[in-house]
Order: sequence, then C-alpha cells, then structure tokens
Amino acid sequence: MHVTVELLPLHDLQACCAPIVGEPITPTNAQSLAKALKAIADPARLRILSMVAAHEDREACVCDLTEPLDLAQPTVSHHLKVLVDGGFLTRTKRGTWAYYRLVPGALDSIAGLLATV
Amino acid sequence: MHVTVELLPLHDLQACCAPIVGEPITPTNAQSLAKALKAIADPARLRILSMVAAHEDREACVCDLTEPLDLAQPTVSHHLKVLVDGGFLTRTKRGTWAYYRLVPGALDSIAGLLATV
DNA sequence: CGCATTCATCGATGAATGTCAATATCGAAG
DNA sequence: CTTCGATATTGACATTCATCGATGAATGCG
Repeated sequence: MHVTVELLPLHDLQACCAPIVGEPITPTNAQSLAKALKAIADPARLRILSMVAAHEDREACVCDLTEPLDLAQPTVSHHLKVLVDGGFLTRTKRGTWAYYRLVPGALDSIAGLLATV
Repeated sequence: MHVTVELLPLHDLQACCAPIVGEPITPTNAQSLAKALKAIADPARLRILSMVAAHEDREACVCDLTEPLDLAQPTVSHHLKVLVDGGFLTRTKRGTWAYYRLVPGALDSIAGLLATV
C-alpha cells in the first residue's frame, strides 16, 4: 500500500457522500435486535410459537410439538430453549411435563421495533 | 413489586378466552417468513436499513456505508445483496455508483405478519 | 425399590453464514 | 484506447447453527 496521505476529492463528496438527515440505529441496539430476530428466524421456532398460541389453554408441552413438527425430541427442546432465552416463551414444569407459554407482548414489541427502523 | 392485574377489557373476552385460537401457521408460510426474518436478523443489515432510511433522499450508495459500518467493501455488497434478494431494498445504478433505497412497506408487512403469529 | 415416562444436556456432524483478500466487471474520464 | 474508480463476484476460512443419537436427571407408579 503506497498511499500515505489520503486526500478527499470534493467531487466525490458531493456526488456520493451526502449529509445524514435522521439518527440511524446504534450498533448496540442493532446487535440486540438482531439477536432477538435470530431467535425467531427459523421455520421450526415460528411454528412452535404459532402452535403454542393455537393450543388449548395457550400452553403446550414438548410431547405436543414433537410429532407435528416431525423433529426429534432433543431438537424440539433445543428450539424451546432458544425461544425461552430470547424472552418469547416461559417454561413451567408440572410433574414430568414442561409446559410452555407465550410471553405476552414479546412478539408485538419486536414488530414495533421493526416498524421504527 | 408484585403485579398481577387483569388488563383485558370485556370486549376482548371472546378473543382472549376462546378455547381454541386460530389455526397454526403452515410449514410453507413458516419457511418463507423465516427466510425474510433471516435476511434482517443481522446487526450489519439492520444498521444498513436504518442508515439508508436516515440518509438524504432516503438512498445511499456502498461508499456511504462502508466506513461507518467498519466493514470491507465486499462484505457490505454481500449484505446489500441479501437485503435486495429479500425484498427490503432496491438497487439503482447511476454512473459508477449503486444507490440503494428502502422498499416501502416491506418492513411493515413483516411486522404485521409477526403480530398474527 | 425398580421401572417407565418426560424432558434436558452432551457430543458429533454436516450445512449455512459472515468476513475478507483477490479478482472481475463496468462505466467515466483523460 | 487506456486508465481509474466504484461495485460485484469468487474463493477461502472460521464461526455459528440445526439436527440427531446417546445419555442423564427428575418424576410418577406399582
């Protein structure tokens, strides 16, 4: 690299680099929003959220999801853990069963953040 | 602080306490929604969308994004391609520059789909 | 106690992803 | 036509991820 001094060509500034109007999202906020989106950006996890919402009493256990998802039980448990860690589901253990419920407003807040981008 | 308050008004009783809610999402719809979410589930791509929206005339070229993103030019071009293929950005080439714009309503439709899950 | 059931965790594996250097393409300018 | 600058594409690499079999932990039952 033989360039030691960087000069700014004015015609490029005018043609290409116009001033910024509003406030873009901060890198930190982008990271956290991306993390939340990654948690639901999966077909199986979206189906899980929908199936929990559609299930009786708005709760479901692993055994309710394994067969319709056509996935092995450890895989379903993995997806459920991702959704719980992401704040989209809660876990309640009753007896040998673990029941999962939607966190109210979790999806809506993500949808609201998307609308503000 | 222990907050356990019933917040739902009476006219939402039917929507709230119905034994069975709507049909779960179909595997096909889950796949397409997940694909769209994957396209924006990345910090750099979220920042790109925000920076394009905040930029003058609501459009930006690659050279506007490379430096603030602190990413190499091929990486920025890659992210832009993902966003264009996902239907979130349009590309217009004028001279040697490629200008990117938001697709109106693209993010809102995703946000709307999320609310229906 | 011993056994079955339900679910979580671990380890491995193949696929997808983000990143960049090198190169190619394409238009503008001399 | 030749060169330069902006962008796209390619190839490679490291990381992350989705999946499953095997195993472990906890509970209920006889």
